[in-house]
Amino acid sequence: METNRGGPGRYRRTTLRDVAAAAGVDVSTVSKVLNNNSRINVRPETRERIRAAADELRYRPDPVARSLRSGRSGALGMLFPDLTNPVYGLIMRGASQRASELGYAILLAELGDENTPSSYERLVEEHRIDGLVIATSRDNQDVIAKLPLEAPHVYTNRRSPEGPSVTVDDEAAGRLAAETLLAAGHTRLAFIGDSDETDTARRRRLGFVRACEEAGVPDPVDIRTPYTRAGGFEAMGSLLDLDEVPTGAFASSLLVGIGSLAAARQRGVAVPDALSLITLDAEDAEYTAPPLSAIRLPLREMGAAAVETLDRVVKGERPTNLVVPIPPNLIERESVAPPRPAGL
Amino acid sequence: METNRGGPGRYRRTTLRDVAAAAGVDVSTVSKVLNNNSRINVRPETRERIRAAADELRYRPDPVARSLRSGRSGALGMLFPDLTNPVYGLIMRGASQRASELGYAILLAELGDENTPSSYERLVEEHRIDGLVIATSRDNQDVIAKLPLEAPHVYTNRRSPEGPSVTVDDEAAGRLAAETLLAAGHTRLAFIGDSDETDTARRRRLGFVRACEEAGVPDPVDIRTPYTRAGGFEAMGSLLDLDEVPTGAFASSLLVGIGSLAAARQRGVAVPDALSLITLDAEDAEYTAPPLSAIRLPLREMGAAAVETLDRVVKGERPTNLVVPIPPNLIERESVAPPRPAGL
DNA sequence: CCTTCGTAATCAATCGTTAGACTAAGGTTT
DNA sequence: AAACCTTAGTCTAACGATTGATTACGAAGG
Repeated sequence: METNRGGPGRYRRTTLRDVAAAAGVDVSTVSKVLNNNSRINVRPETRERIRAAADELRYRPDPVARSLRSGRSGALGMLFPDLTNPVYGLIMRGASQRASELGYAILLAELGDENTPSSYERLVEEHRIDGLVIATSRDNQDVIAKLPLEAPHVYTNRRSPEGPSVTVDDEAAGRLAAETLLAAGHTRLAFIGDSDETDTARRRRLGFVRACEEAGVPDPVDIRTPYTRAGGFEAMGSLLDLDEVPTGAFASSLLVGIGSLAAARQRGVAVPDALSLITLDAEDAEYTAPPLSAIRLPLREMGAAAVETLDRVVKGERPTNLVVPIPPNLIERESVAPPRPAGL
Repeated sequence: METNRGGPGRYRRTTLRDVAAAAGVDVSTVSKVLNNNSRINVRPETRERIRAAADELRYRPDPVARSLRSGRSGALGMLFPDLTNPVYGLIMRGASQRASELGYAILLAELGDENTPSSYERLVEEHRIDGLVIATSRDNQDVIAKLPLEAPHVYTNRRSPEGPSVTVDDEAAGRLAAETLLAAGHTRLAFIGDSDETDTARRRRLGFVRACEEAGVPDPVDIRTPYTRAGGFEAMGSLLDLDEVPTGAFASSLLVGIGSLAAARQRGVAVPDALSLITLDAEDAEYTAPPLSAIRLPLREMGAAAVETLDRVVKGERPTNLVVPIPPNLIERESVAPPRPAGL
């Protein structure tokens, strides 16, 4: 029976005291039993009585009180650059599930533009969180330097010289994209991606270029553009303006893929007949015209691993950089085809 | 100078005690001054001294300690059915910004499938949050009934007989879609949307149907399908199988719009030449083939208003249902055109 | 001269949990 | 039988902020 304690929005909760009274022992005994504290001797029957009482009263320890004592909040912050990017939804999902399993709550923060202060700073300042997962991929967004104090953190979706990171194998993704295009018979390739300031772009580009080298094919055209739909649109425009237009391109983010495809269509360039296009996967890629062949990255797993790693940092370990050991895989759809025979 | 307090992940923070010592007064005095407690008399110069010390030491009250005393956590939960749906990104953004302004942190929860327990229940059970914004739109997801105790909450993106809600004017959106199609000269219309269990679908459908009635045009074909890309794809399939295919359709969610468009293309039905299609807006709609004319809903504002409303519930008010007073507006792109002259 | 009042603060209890110090009862060892 | 362990707990002081109750002091009033 929950009875209201008084003020609005407040409830009477079952406390350790209630359980102690019900079991006829001291609160500290209850605490120790419920926490399996090994430094105390309690008779099995007492233990049982306490457990039963706690169950009966539906006791849930108050994370607030616990935090006050332990100095840890049991919450983790997650910082995203842009909540509307579908990529982050997946990362968020993985992170929030794993966090829940580990007993953490997830506090959300979005990095506003340069000028508006973001809430993550306050989250740290107030010690509302035990650590921060940083999912911004640009090097210049120096999130940590802005913090008034040091907080445990891990980067995800990017590496950083400055702290542990959890990423997927972006290089393999780049490589796989090139190999797919190469296998279809293309030899003049293009890589469309963000500048090297964006760590994911750097690694995807690296993999792509290396695969080209290894195949003994000319260096791919390298088009740099922000990881947005508009960026992809523009990039495809400049790609098609080239004297010798490549026959296969890798749009190294889903958003860029969508933008690129739209630009190709606007220019009347048929995909895949005139140009093969491959991108990164998300459900959207299945519903474009034509459906985009794409490389799926284990983003959910990355989010989960990031939380796991942060948990270890919070606990005082010094984990190293982690690459999620699930390789990117190719989803074949309709945007890759052999190049048109020369002369047609 | 922050010095570590001991355990991993813990910092020495500036406390009220530090400020009190620096200002040469009692902690309680500091607390009262900093909170502008009017029930106490403090000399202006003492007040000043305290303020200066707090500033100097960069004092930030510990929300945890504060929570313990006040019974309020200063955090709000946000429950989403699906983090990867771009719609929620926008709502989230609005909510998180407003929350930050109001001094709340936002705790994230995603409603898993029916079987997996969702973290929001624990958030409430543990009193980690002062209230819950519920952004699930289906009636049968009875989130609140599952809770072990009553928690302040507001629904957003849907109405509920059971608590206050914050929505956009979905009916106006439906109406605007119909009017747009009607204005282009269409008379055989279709509405594609989720079942009436989904509140947004119900209201959008209502607006659409009413506008048709008022225009004296036959009742629109009513196709029911889940608010997903796959749902849209399938719905368009059955629409095109009709004996008399409508010439204008409203796909009443962005995802459905994207799926519908893909299906039309697969069937070789040209948009807008053979079929005019209008949907709800998000950046994606700009990059489809053809770009989709769409109706923009003030989702960010809705998220912000939901948090604002929840804040009032938390403070004990009983706010009524709110419809965000920004009307949906039409973004004209390329998917709506006059119907083909009969006989062609 | 004693009481009362107002000012300017301090004191102390409290929120719920935790962990180290401590104790009471009973049993062993020498 | 005194000294010493063990067992099975209890006591108490935190963690940091808040707030109603209390106090110390000086001035004014009767």
